[in-house]
This record gives sequence, C-alpha cells and structure tokens, in this order.
Amino acid sequence: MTSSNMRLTTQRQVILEELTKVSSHPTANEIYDMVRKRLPRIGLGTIYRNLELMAESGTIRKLETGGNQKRFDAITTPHHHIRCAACGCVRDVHIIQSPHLDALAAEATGYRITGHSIQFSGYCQDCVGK
Amino acid sequence: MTSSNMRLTTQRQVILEELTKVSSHPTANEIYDMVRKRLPRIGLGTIYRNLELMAESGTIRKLETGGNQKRFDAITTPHHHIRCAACGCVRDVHIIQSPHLDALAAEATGYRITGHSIQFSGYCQDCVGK
DNA sequence: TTATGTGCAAAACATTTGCAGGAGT
DNA sequence: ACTCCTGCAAATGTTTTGCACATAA
Repeated sequence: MTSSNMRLTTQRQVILEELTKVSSHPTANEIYDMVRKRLPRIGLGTIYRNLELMAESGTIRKLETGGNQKRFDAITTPHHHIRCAACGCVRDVHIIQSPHLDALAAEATGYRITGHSIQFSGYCQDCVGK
Repeated sequence: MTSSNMRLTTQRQVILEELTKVSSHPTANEIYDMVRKRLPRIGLGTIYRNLELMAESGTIRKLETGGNQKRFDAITTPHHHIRCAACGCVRDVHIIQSPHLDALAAEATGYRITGHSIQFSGYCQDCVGK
C-alpha cells in the first residue's frame, strides 16, 4: 500500500485488513459492508478511492471477472479466476502459468504485451447439480 | 440471430449489419450512434435488449474486456482480445487455442468448465512510443 | 502547519425496465 | 388477431466527484 506520498490512515489499514481476511473476491460494496462494522462512519467514496489507489500501486488486484461490478483481490501473485455462470461466485484457479502466451500474442499483434489473465467460465459444485 | 420465436425486425437487422461492418468491438453506445444514422428514432433500450438477446442466442459475443462498458463482437469463432492500457482500444488476438487449459482448470477447481477467455494487456503501436 | 484524506451528498454514467402504442407472423 | 417488439422516459445500480472539515506527517 506504500506509494511515495500515501498517508497511512485508519481507513486504509482497515480496508486492506478486511480484504486480506477473505478469499471471496468481494465487490466494493461488499468491502464497504465489511469495513463499516469497524468504521461505521466511513463513506463509500473512501472505499472506492482507496481500492483504486491500492490497485494502482500494486498492493491489491482489481479483477475484471465479468458481471456488473468490479471485484478486488488481496493476493497479487499471478493466478486466474473462474466465475460460476449460475451463482456468479468467483474463485481462484491456480494452474501453471503460460509465459509463452505473451510472446505469441506479441508476435500476432505487434503490441508490447505486459501480461494476460484468463477467465474461465463454468459451474461450481453447488450449482452443477441444479 | 434466429432463436425460436425471435421476429426479424428492421432494428435487429440493422444492429447486426452495423456490428458486422466493424472490427472495433464497439460499446452499446457506439452501436447506438452507428445505427441511429440509419434509424434515427431507435431507442437505446432497443439496442441493449437486442444485443443481449443476440449474445444469448450465440449470434454475437459480449466481451468483458475491462473498462467500464461491455463491448460486442460479431465474430463468434474463438479468439482472444487485447486492450491497450493507454488508449483503451480493443483488438483481436488470433493465437492457437489451448483446450487443455480447460481440463487443467477442471482438475484444479472441480468445476464443470464451459470455456475460457484470455485478455492480454499491453500497449498498441500508436501508444507504445509515447 | 499544510498537503493529503475523509464524510457526505450530488452527479455522472451504464444499463434495465414499465408501459402504451406499433409491427411481424 | 395475437404476440412480440419498439420508443420513450423513468428507474436502478455502480462508480466518481466537489467541497468543507479532519488528520497524518
């Protein structure tokens, strides 16, 4: 969370602590609810501002997993995600990284590739039977 | 575009025609602007309703490429996408598909996997020099 | 002390929806 | 005719922003 002139505020500490506690990849609003139990007067704007700043500084990851809301992840080591097509839950997929994919994409497009992320879709164990 | 009881309306034809013309993966609002040149009285709601229906029936693809808006693609054969981190443009990445990724993910998660999509990030030729 | 951060509320934006009238089959 | 579809406008849901006050450094 440490960027050059970012102050260590209570709000920032609590947001990061609460995000680190869970592996559910919560949305901004879910984080708001979690944090509000400890800091009842915090504003939703503060949540958004700080999640954005922490994502920019690399402390957390902002996920584009589809659906209508952005999700956040305190684990920044490379891994992928899967979203259940039925219930919308998002979980980690730890499989071997494929660094050669970036080289292939660079060759195919001429872009300077900085990375990739894979979103799987499917049905979780709770939903697959229904 | 043909689902069981979907009527062939002028609006649907024009939306699909305009989307097929371009490879820029336009947003709903961009499609609205394109279609409005031919059908000035069309409503934005009609655009959204029909893009959603066509995506469900498999005629087009709805892309989750990051950023704040959904994008749409008339090309439904499997391919991936890259988004320029600087200008936000989205283009196709045609590289060899990796079907074994789905099996790996199924093994890692226990989910029933239906597919995956890879989003690359990087800088396009116009932006890489800046 | 002073620049940065916060709470609050309003604004901005993307998307969805209700409804009365219109059009495809 | 009988549904399904459209235009319009209002509603919804998410994220951003302006501003006066608070607070970390």
